[in-house]
Amino acid sequence: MPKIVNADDRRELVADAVFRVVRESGLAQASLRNVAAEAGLALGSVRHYFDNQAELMEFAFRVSSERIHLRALEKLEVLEDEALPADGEALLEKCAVVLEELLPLDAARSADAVVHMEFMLDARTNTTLVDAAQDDYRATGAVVGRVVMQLMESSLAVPGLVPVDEAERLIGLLDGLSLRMVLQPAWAAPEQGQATLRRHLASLLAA
Amino acid sequence: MPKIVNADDRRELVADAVFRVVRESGLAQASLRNVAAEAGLALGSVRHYFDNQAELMEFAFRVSSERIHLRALEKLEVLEDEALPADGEALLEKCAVVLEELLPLDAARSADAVVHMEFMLDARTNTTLVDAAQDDYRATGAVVGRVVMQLMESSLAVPGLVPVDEAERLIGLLDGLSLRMVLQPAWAAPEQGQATLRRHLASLLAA
DNA sequence: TCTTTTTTAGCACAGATGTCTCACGAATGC
DNA sequence: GCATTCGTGAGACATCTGTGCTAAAAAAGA
Repeated sequence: MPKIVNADDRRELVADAVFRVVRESGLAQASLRNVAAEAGLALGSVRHYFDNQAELMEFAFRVSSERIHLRALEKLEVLEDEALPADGEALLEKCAVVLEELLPLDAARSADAVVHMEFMLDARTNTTLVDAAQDDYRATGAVVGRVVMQLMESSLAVPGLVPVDEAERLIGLLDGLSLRMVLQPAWAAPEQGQATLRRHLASLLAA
Repeated sequence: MPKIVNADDRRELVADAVFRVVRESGLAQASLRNVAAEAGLALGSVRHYFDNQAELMEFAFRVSSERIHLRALEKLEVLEDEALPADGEALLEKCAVVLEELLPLDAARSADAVVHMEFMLDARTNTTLVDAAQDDYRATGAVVGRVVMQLMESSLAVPGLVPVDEAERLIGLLDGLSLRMVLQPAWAAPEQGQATLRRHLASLLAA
């Protein structure tokens, strides 16, 4: 039989090349040739693992989305498994740790956030990406929703808050912060975004 | 002398064609040929008014940005000129009206927001757009900052709030809401965004 | 009417892109 | 050793892009 190359590994390797190109030069530059060169492969090799460019892009999008949400889900399970802290500051800290996985706070998360943003915007007019975008929306909604639930279940939350409404507001804030930090890193530093998130969470808890 | 065509009008007409193409098919499809076809002009005509594609794009970006901020500034001056309402609800309403100009609440504002978003993201890797993006950032920062000032100057605001911090949080929320409403209009309806904004403003005012 | 200058239109070139096809290479099982 | 099968690479084609250059058309002044 022929040469053995783990196809799944190869596909992820190509996806990583897509990420680097998008991060450096934007999604518009993520042509098959540029991606192949970045991956150190020939054009024919890339096309051997992906029939279309569309298939490659959707795959890369899904990998990027999963990478972000899996990270957040890991932290989330820690939060949900342990007993809820009775202390407000401790609860805030635990929730912030989960949500911070969605923000571009370091190089790795920033790279993911950039790629994520470009794909989401592209999915608006690229019909081959709409399904992946829907799944992404559901995933972030689930993560943020579960964090809000933890906040609300504690007796520390400001009374009268509506969970769905606060989830909506929190998702908006996270998306906006992420966007600003990605587009204007000089004006929106990581510590600033981190602080803004925590201030917002603090405003949801009764003093 | 020759045929009279107001050059500035023509440039804005072409810019409008850019907006329609971007709105329908994304910035990547805004080639000179597509834009010319959308404007009902020949390729050579478009190139007569813009030397480069880069020049056309920067012009369109600036027109889009100005259009949004001028609308908000109009409402803002009304707010600043009149006496501050002593009533919390009235103050909230006046501030909301200004900030709502930055959200895609109707077809016109949605079109502007889409174009704005695409250009901002493109400016990350397109060096010919970074200056325009900087100016845009300053403009929104000024509008939101002045609204926050109005809120803080009233005696109705929650004590202890830091204006700069609240402006940062508010800008983040606005950007995030805008992004969500643009990308997922089915899940983020105008009334919802409007309500979320007002809820946030309400949380800044003491009950 | 003729001239001048703007506006419009078109052709042509080099470069890039997605896709198709085919040939070479390499590793595994017989 | 050899054939089979996957992996790799390269060439070619049609299409689209920005841009440079040239020529026609149109309108206003003389």
